[in-house]
Amino acid sequence: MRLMALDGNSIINRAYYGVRDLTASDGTHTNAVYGFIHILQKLLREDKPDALCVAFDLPAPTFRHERFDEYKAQRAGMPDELAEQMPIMKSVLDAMRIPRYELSGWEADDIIGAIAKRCESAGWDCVIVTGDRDSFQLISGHTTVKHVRSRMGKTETTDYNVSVFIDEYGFEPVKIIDFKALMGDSSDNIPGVAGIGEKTAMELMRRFGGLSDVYGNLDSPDIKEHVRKKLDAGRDSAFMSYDLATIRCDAPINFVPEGCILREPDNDALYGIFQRLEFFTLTEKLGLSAPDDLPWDSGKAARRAFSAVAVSSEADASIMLARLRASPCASVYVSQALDSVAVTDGSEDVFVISSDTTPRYERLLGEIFGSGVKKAGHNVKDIMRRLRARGVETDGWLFDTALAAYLLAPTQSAYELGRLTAVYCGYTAREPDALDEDADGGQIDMFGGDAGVEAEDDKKKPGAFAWAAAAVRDLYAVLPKTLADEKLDGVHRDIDLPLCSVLADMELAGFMVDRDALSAYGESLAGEMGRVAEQIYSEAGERFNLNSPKQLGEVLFDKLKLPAPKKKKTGYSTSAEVLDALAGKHPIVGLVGSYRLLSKLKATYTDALIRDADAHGRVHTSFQMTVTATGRLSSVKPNLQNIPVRTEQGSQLRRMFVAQDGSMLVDADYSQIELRLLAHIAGDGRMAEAFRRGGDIHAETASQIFGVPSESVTPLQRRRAKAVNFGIVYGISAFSLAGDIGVTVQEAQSYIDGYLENFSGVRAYMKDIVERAKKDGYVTTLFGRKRELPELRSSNHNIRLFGERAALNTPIQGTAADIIKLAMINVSRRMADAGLKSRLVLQIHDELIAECPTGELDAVKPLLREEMENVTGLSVPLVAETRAGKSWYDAK
DNA sequence: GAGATCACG
DNA sequence: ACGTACGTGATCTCT
Repeated sequence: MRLMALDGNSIINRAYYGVRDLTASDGTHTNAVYGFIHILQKLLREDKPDALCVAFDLPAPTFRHERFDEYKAQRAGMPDELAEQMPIMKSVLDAMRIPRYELSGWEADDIIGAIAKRCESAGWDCVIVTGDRDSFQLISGHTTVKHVRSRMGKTETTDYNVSVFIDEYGFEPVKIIDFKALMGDSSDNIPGVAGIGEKTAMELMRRFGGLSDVYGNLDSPDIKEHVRKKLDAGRDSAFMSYDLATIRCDAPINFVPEGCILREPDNDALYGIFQRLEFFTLTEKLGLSAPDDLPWDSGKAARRAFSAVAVSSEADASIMLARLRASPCASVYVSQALDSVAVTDGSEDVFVISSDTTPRYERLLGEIFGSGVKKAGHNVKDIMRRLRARGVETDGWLFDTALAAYLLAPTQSAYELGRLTAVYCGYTAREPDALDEDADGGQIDMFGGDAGVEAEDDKKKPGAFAWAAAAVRDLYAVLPKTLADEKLDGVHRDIDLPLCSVLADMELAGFMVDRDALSAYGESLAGEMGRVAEQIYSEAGERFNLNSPKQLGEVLFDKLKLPAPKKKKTGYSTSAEVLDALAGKHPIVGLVGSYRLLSKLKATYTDALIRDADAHGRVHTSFQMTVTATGRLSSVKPNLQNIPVRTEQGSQLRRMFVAQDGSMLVDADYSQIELRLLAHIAGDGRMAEAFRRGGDIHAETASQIFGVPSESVTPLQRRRAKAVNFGIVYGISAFSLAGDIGVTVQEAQSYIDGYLENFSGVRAYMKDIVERAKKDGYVTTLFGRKRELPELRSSNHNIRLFGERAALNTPIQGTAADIIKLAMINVSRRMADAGLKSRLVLQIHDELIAECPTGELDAVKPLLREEMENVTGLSVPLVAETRAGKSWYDAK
């Protein structure tokens, strides 16, 4: 039998520093708790212990002000954001029915020492899990240590038993006490011997074996004079350190290993805590369900009741329509398969119409959605796409609860109805995810895969969707005000909501591809891949899976003995960066690079696009409106925003994105929109002037940085200046810039300094925006879109720096996103007003592509350019360039 | 399901 | 001393 004993303080510390900042909507920090549970799950999954418990430090209370001192001592040196998570963590463990051990005046180490000893005498094995190295002294035949490190969300562990330990340290585990007595440990306040560090201590241990042996042989000629002096002076400190470093194993705990045998968690308690912490994914992963005695909510919720009313006659339908028309805002839910709609006028009645049981269902859809009924929905763009696909036009949309929730907190991972009611209305729907929309409005879990019987039941029950409409209704009662309070109502009303219709049209239109050309290209890629692979195998002298970085690494670095770059984690890195560095060392390197390029093109593009094209050869992407932190769109299934362009072989693909017969593609893209926005937002006169002159901005930048006239800027200087320009927008560091353009860090720093000296407005902006973000806790775009930046308050240096870069970049990237969204709305409206058949088919952040009947080209090209350039007035001109062609390649 | 890799702005 | 540019999505391998 095997028991796992966790050092709670150590693990939660690792979790806190290893997981990016997470907060629940009420501001409670949750990253440490999340990370701890993550580590715990990983341990249980991979190590499968029979029993588990956690030990925590608990300092001795003093006589007066007992509670206060205890609190203070517990969080000594602990950031507030971590301290506030300690009691939550403990309640989570209690709800998981995992025993906790803590004892006044004892450290977790000592408690674990006692646990390990008692396991040994009970004949159990004990695995100590900790992020510190103190516990190594407890390693024995029955006790091992699992050392945990957690970095940016991923957890790595190393197991130490006696032989692994001796391999690494060269002495017995228990001797680590002697080792620490010599070298000390600042994190544990063990002084050691002044002037003796790790190297010397290790040397002494290997030579003499232990602390008393060192001091018994101070005269030995093996000890150099200066070391002897330090040892002599530090004698008392050494022996005191020995005591400090020794883990006591006699803590009077009430422990038997059998008491820690794993049990099922307390579903109701854990569910409640996870809801409060907004750990929705974890709730699902652990299979937790809403408590039985609380059918719909936690009871204290501001939730309103609802009752499902089946619409099964013409009379029912008339009553419903009259009620909906009279309502200032109805709330709707449309099932994925479009065979059922739930709608409420805002009262407790939720009308449910179904293609099976409601007479004249099709016509009723038109009445509800296309006859001026004012309404709110969740993911309006998807609803529009579904309905339009069936010929039902919609109008009267006042509000999108998903978009609103996104605008309020754009870094959330999902905006499902069940989560939103939990966050904004304080109640939990029974099936938070059962009705969540897929990005493309495709099938959802309920109807596919493993949802099984329940899904079938729900599908039969007409009222099964009613709660979703009620959830939209309850959210609509709260979110508009919240949105207005945050001054986000304008972005919702003027940008994101009107964009829904434009995007729905674009998704439905799709982008035509030439399937025959794609197939032919795919085959030529396959042929070339085969030839390159054969050459690689012959160079390597063996056949292996070229797609496996692991196997490739072994061939390159073990077999062919190419110099392995220092990068090492789970093996060798074989990234393009590494291959570039090895170019010329062996013919295989270049071949591997080519193979990578070819296989990426084939797998990700040719094969996938052929698969995704519909019967007319059109590919329908889905634009996601609630994914990015900055307000950009994203494109999925397939992603049409990352079609290759940078390499010649890749850009061949763009020849296969075409216009249908009789039409042309018009590609319109903003020139340098982010740099122009930087000039405007930062109010940098010199940069704005450069843009007004209409010169080559990278060349002008180079001229400033390198102090040469702009006509004599070399191509290399221009390239470097361009990298600096990008870097500035991203929140530059000399290190990264150096890596990017291949110069020394010093050199890169001098470019940055030169840049900031010349563009002092930018320098001031970089400083101001970070200060303002720190004060306000958020940044905004010119149009009011907002991003909270809790990272700026992190006690972790790296997380804070990340927050600063995001503070700098988000207003720029986000404003650019706002601008092109507005342009899309205006373009679409003008095309419709002019009665044109032309239509937008794709957006790629700063680029729009329209498909135009040939006869409309002369109208559409200027239309696009004008609408894009005149979205808004700035201190610099916005410039868009258009070009027409039969294929995307020709139009760009 | 996570990690490595690589495609885009 | 430490880690290293902003924002995304798809495919493949391997656990």
